[in-house]
Amino acid sequence: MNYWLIKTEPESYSLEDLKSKGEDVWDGVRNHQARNFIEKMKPGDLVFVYHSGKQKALVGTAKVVSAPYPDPKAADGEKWLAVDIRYNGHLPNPVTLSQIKTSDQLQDLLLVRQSRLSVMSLSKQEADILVTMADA
DNA sequence: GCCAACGTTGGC
DNA sequence: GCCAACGTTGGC
Repeated sequence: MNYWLIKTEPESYSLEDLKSKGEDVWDGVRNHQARNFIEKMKPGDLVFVYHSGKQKALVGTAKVVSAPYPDPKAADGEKWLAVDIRYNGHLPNPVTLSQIKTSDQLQDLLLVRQSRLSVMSLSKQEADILVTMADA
């Protein structure tokens, strides 16, 4: 299983929106590095959902439920990708960006190192640490 | 509201 | 193919 982190602005699409839909298309990613991560997603992978903007925290998780497929909203001739994800749950406690930044073990997170990237991979160790922090 | 970090566009 | 100008994202 792989672990991922996706960012969203809750004003435009929040974890609550995903929860109410149950399952939805994750599309609209227009960055090559992010696209390369989506390409590697597999059904069953765990996805952490991060709210940017005011909240700046990981708020919940989702599961990948499809293989990557061409983004239906991509312009003609453009090869962007989308996947279907299903709401998995809210974290017991959101893990804030400042918590992540002050954690010795999470300094290599792309969230910290490359603040504009909207889809990134996590190591199992990083995922475990985040789950532990969310339970604390 | 500002600014850093990127990505994209267009002139040359 | 280089690079300046501009737009966008997102933290502060």
